[in-house]
Amino acid sequence: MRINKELTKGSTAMLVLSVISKRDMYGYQIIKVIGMTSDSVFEMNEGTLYPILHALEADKCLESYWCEAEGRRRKYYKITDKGLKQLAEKEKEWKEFSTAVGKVLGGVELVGA
Amino acid sequence: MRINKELTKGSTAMLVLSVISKRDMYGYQIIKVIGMTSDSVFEMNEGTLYPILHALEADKCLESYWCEAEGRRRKYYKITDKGLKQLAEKEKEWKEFSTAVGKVLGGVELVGA
DNA sequence: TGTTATACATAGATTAACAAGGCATAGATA
DNA sequence: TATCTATGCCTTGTTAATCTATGTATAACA
Repeated sequence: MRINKELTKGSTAMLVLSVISKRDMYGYQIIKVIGMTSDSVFEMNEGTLYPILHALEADKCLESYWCEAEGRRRKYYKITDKGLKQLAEKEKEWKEFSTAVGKVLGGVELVGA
Repeated sequence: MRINKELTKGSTAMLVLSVISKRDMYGYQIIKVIGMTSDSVFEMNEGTLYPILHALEADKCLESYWCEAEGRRRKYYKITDKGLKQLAEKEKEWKEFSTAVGKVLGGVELVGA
């Protein structure tokens, strides 16, 4: 990560759920997409992502299926209804958290969709 | 904490530096002030705060002095120049981080001072 | 042929925060 | 008087998210 990695704790699973909710994705791709959409602020390690994917699947928030393309085996993940609920909850928590940080720092506020 | 405590990792020291930068404070008071200004989103444990204060002091970001008032011994902390720099850096990091989360989630933006 | 990018995975180390405990005093309540 | 709550400091051991390091394998490229 380009920034203090400790800040990211607790938010990574939300980011993963969020990008998968937009379309099915495989692990390696998730790292690239999150890296690009965050302007390289998030540069996830594989050792961080794969355990998260496995845990989310074990928790029935994700389902997986294998695809073969361009001579490569890829394990795609698809979000479940439970995963969507989890995502909504985590996003709500994130807003509450970031708003509270803003209040303590003084004056910073979170707006928008 | 009222929210997922993992989210708070990495931001606690910034919050502590921030409130002390406004005026000198003692530990117990810091917990109360952060709790109130965050609308009870942050309910810090003493076991969390005191080690942070000791570490920030060892790192020359804070200085301490004892006061006696209302029959109580209180250890006040005062921010140093190095602490102010640290705070500014952490606030910058926080903005970068929360903005990046917003980008990945899609559409959420951080504004304000 | 060696290197880089892609693509999966796991084991062990690190570390921030927490839970739980200790010590002590003031004030309120029973 | 005794007990409880709030105040005020502190430390030890645990938990868990993430990282580092490593392993495997294939494709593309120099």
